Amino acid sequence: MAKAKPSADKLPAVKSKKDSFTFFDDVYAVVRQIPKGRVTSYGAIAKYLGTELSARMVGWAMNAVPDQKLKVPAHRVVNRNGMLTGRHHFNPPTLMEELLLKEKVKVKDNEKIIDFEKVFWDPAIELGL
DNA sequence: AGCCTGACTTTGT
DNA sequence: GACAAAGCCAGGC
Repeated sequence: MAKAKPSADKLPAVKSKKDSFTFFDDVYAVVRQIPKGRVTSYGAIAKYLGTELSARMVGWAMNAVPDQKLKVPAHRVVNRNGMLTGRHHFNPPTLMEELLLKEKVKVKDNEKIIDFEKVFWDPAIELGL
C-alpha cells in the first residue's frame, strides 16, 4: 500500500458537519459498488471520502445502516488487515464469512481473508479518484 | 452541553 | 514482533 507522508500535501477537504449525513450516504454508495468477490477496508473507503483520519466512522456507518435493504455488502468491508472484525455485528456472526466464501473469497481461521491484497478493492483507484 | 463508546489506523516503545 | 496509546468523528445517554 502506498502510504505517502504528505505534510503540506494533506488537505482535509472535509465537508461541513452539516454534510455529515452525506458521509453515511457516501459510505453506503461506495460499499454498494464493491464488485462481487472483492473486499475493501474501512480506511480505503474513508480515504476515498476524504476522511481517512476517521476510518472508524465507516464502520460506524455500517452499524448505523438505516435499512438492510440498501444492499450494503458490509461483509465485503474489513479492516486493513483483512480480518473480519465486524462479523460479530452480523445477525449470525458467521454470516459474514459465509457470504465471503460464497463469493469465492477465501477466509482463513474464519476471521482473516486469504490473498487479501488480490481481492482488495480500492475505491480511490477503481472508481478513478 | 458533556462524557463515553466504537465494525479503524498509525505510530511509538 | 507484540502491546499500548493517540487521533479521528458521529451517535447515544
